[in-house]
Amino acid sequence: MSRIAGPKGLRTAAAIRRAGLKLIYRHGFGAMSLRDLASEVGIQASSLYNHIRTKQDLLFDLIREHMEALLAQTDAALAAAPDTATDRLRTFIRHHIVYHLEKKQDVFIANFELRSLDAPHYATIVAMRRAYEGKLMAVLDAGVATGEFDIHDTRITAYSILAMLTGVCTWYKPEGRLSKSEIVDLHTNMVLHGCIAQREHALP
Amino acid sequence: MSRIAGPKGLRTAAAIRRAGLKLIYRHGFGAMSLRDLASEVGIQASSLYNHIRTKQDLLFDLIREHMEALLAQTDAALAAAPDTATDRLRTFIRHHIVYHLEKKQDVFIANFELRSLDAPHYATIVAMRRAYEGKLMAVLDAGVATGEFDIHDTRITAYSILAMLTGVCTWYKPEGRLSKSEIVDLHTNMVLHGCIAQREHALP
Amino acid sequence: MSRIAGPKGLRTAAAIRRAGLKLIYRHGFGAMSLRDLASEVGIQASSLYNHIRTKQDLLFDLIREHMEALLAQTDAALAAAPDTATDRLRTFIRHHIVYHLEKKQDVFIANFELRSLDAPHYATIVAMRRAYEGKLMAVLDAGVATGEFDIHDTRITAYSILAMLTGVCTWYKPEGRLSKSEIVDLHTNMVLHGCIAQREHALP
Amino acid sequence: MSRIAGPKGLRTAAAIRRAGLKLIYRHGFGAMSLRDLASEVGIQASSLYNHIRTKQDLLFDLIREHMEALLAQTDAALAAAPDTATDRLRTFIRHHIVYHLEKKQDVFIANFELRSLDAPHYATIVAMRRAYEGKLMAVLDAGVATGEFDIHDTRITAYSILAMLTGVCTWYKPEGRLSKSEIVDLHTNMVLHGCIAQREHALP
DNA sequence: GATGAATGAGCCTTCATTCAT
DNA sequence: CATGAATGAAGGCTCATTCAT
Repeated sequence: MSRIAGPKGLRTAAAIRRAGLKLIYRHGFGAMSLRDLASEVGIQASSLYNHIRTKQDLLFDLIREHMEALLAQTDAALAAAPDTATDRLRTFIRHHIVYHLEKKQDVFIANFELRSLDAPHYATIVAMRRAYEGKLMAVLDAGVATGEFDIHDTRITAYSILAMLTGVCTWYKPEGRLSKSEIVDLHTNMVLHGCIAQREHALP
Repeated sequence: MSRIAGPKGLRTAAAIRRAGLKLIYRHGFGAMSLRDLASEVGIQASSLYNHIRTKQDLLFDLIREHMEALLAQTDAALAAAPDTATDRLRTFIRHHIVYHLEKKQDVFIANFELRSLDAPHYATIVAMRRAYEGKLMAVLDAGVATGEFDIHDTRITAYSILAMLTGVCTWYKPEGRLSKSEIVDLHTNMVLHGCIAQREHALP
Repeated sequence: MSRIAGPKGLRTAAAIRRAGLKLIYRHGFGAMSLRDLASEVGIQASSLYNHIRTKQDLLFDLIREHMEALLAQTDAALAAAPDTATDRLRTFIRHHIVYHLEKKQDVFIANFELRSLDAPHYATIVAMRRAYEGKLMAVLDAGVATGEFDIHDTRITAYSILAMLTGVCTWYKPEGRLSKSEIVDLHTNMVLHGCIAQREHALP
Repeated sequence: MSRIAGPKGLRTAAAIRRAGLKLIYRHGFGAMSLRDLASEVGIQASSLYNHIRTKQDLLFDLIREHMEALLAQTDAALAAAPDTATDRLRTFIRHHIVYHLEKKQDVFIANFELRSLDAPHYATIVAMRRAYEGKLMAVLDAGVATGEFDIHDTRITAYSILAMLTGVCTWYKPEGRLSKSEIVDLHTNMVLHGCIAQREHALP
């Protein structure tokens, strides 16, 4: 992150973050050398240090900013959502998928490069991740309370839903058979059928 | 795979693979140095080369062997399964979760270190993974054909199911609240409710 | 030396020299980075270059100014001294110790960082040092000429005396057992006993 | 230091130490790059690490070994010395000068690169240095006890004597005017006259 | 089969210095 | 005067790999 940020520095700092996302996503944090990063940006490796404190700090900043944006936008989406738990869950699913598909790189990095963070940074991010999981759990709990949902274990169910939804990033390609909207519908369907009160229609 | 297999060599080779799984799982392939690996085994780094051809080959071997075992055991499980698609899906889910929880390290590595493979190795593993996905798709397709399942897109649904089931590895802890069997039931429930013919009970 | 001397610049230039002495003394010339120096002064590293031409020049200036002051003050002290060689030697010793204890940092740097100077700067300083040694040798020679001293080799004796006197800087601490004045007396005693005509009292 | 020391490794390790002494003496520890050192030895920089753990450790080892040798040889010399304090002081002086002139590089490094050591290493060496000073102080104290010496402050006097004697390294050149033996005599003279009971011949 | 020693490429980072603003 | 940004060289150190013994 630029330390003070003159007019030119801001542009370079932004370019570094953009290139960082791209290269870490493509090769992994460990395999991205700062020389590669610098040359992608069009500067010398040593010049990076006018904008970042350390390679590790760059990674942390990228992940942290992603998590902050995710949390804020999720709050915004849920704030605008209707009141029934079912509709709030629909909103969460749509927002999660759309956001994750738009920020594929950020998401991938935030998930798979966690272990490249040192202990304190790791703890910070894990806390934010817990907060995000908490938002989904709150929706599920509310649905259970109103009787809309029939869920044996909210936490595990939340984990499973998130794993499934985030898994989309793994195979989604913009030019693929399904539109984003179809993907959202498909997953909404699966999740809701897995959550809504199931007593009425037992499995064979 | 060990190149030479004297009486002592076999034990060393096995120790290397065991230590490799452990260290790659813990620190990542890129972050595991051959010195670390050797010292975990109790030999010198140079001695590793009596058992592996290169670091890259070790990774490939570990992943390939895991995939081979997974494919073979899945076939075996399905071969012993009843005939209805619903029951075959139940079998697949149970086997997937149980196997994945028992081989957490192998699974993690096979999923997250794919990008550390070079092009030809990568292609080989991806093909095996496609074959595994194919087995689940076959079950789903069969269920659609018999009218047991109502699935809009078999491939996407298969991906989503696998993402969800594999996600268990991320948070499962043996000492956790839920037993393996409960976890299997919970996921079987969710998946089946998401797949079985849904026309009869529309979502609200 | 400051190149440009605006009203504010003089203060900054002085601060740089002061901070330079402190940091070079503490960490050595090679280990003092210009960033450290600048931050001690409270400016940016690039701003240093409004006051110094190069890091090397700063070192040279610091040492040269120290040597100039030492030479000038020694001359002044000896000019005010009585005529006998013994008394002039007493004066030299007192002045050397007092000056060196007051300018510990300068002295240390001038002695131990000589090798950090490039060839021409090195030669200049060595010449000044020779001049200083010459002043002590002149005193000793005079004493030999008058018969006050019995010295086998004036140059070596001068070197040894200087080494001993300057060594005080190594261990002196203001809060130590001995006052400056006691230290001066102690060394005056040792040196004079080593120099005054010794024929009269042979060693056992 | 070689870690295990095969037949070839021992030679390389010794060559590294020799080259290290030479280059640190000539350019200073900070200014000696490991690449320089390696190329002086005739190997690659990375190969150094088969013999040293760290640049800092090399410095420490060189200094420690020097101090150990100095302490041991001083003990040996004093053990063979006659009983009177005067003669023991003579022995100490001769041994100190001869040893220091023969190991000019070691001595210089042990004196001027102390500050390049990190805290624990520094403490270790300073303790050894204190032990060495203690040996001279013991001789002086003994002489005071027998009435041979008249010394106001043994510790300060010891420091001053050591500073003077060690100073010889600064200017001594094998091809110079004075032989080692003459230098020893000259300093023995100066020191003894500074120490022996002085009441009998007050200074003018 | 194991190892000590060597290699060369590469790593992240720091440095003194420059220059447009 | 001061500064933010850039530079290129160099720094200590680690790495996967090789090979004679």
